[in-house]
Amino acid sequence: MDNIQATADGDGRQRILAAAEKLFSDKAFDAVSMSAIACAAGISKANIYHYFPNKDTLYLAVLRMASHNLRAVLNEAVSAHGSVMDVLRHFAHNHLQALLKKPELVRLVWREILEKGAPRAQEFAEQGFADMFSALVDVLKLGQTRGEFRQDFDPALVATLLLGANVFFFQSRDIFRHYPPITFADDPAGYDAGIVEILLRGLVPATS
Amino acid sequence: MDNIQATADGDGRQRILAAAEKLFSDKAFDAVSMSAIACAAGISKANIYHYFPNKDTLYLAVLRMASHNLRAVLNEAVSAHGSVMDVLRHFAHNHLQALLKKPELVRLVWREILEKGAPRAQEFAEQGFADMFSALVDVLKLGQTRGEFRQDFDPALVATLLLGANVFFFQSRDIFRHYPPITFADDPAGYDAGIVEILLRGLVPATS
DNA sequence: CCTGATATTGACCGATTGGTCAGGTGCTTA
DNA sequence: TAAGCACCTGACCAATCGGTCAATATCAGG
Repeated sequence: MDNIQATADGDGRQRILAAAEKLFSDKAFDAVSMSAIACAAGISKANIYHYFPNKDTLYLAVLRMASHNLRAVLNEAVSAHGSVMDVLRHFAHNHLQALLKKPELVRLVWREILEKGAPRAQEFAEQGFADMFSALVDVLKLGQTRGEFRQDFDPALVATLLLGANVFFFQSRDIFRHYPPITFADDPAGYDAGIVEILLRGLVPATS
Repeated sequence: MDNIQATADGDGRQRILAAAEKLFSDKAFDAVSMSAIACAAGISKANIYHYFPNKDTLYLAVLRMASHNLRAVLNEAVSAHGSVMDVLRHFAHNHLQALLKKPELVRLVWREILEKGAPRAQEFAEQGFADMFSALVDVLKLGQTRGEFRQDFDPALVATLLLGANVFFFQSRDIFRHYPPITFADDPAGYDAGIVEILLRGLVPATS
């Protein structure tokens, strides 16, 4: 049963998917050739077509897998214990860590979201969104019913703010890095600690 | 001097740039062919090479122009009058409106920012960032020195939060639109009105 | 040992890619 | 009128693209 070569069932397919994922996360669809994928996977180009009927299908499979894995990683970020404020802090931290942990997956899925006109598989990309969102909104609603938060804000809006802050950080941290006034480019933990604190307390001193 | 045909100086060049901008904002670099650009511009492919030595140079010119125009549009968003809080509200609103007004430019420049490995012209893309950022940070600092804002937060962090919220909204509003809990997908004004209010007041009731 | 199915390959296909080139406009200046 | 020049073109090029195909390895079960 054990082969000397690690040729577990579906090994070829997996090799192709892994190579394609790497390449597609670095460059756009048209910038990645089947030859390049084959080369990266260490097989012949023709062999790819034994597993996938065409390039689009392969890309879709990669996107599907990436989306699934990303969801799994991100969903770990949502876990509740302690006060709602603590849950929020915890979430902000873990969510950003999850993004930074699998940057290829994030770039891959996000590029698909941004693509206009050709919605190759937005369904997959959008799923992660819905998960994150509903989980986060639930937390915020809980904070409101418990009286820890004010009642007069839209939970979905705050969720957008938090998610957006992390995604924006992820996308822009290379720019942040050579922009002097920003000190938190390489300190994601400090970044969303600050973010959450501002969200909780607000900018205006409590002198009402 | 006047020709019947509107052949003002640089007309051909401008036609090419316009067509290329449109195409490059819809699809990635490799997905746009020189033939397509020529066709869209209503000229022959060979003629493009009379104005631009190669595809990369053309793309760079497009990016340069787009970045410049985008900066111009965005900089209009920064104008100060009234209280610092009002300036902040004004900025959030106008910044998002500017993004939505020229979506092709934003997509073009932002795609370049996200591109890994091949930083074709991040310099241009990053310029807009620096402008926005310093202007916004200055406003926030003013709020702090005037005592309208608390002293214990990092202005750059709040600027990131605000900019990020708008960019995130811009990028994700197609997804928002078919996600029920979100009601502000088609109401950008309401969106950043809410955003700013949360930033100012915070989530936690002032009961200290 | 044979057989059939799964993997895998190099050679090949038509189409398209970015880019070149020789030549043809039409206007300006001498 | 002739020369010069910016503009513009169709035809062409080698290279690469996604994809096909016939010919092989490889290996399990009979």
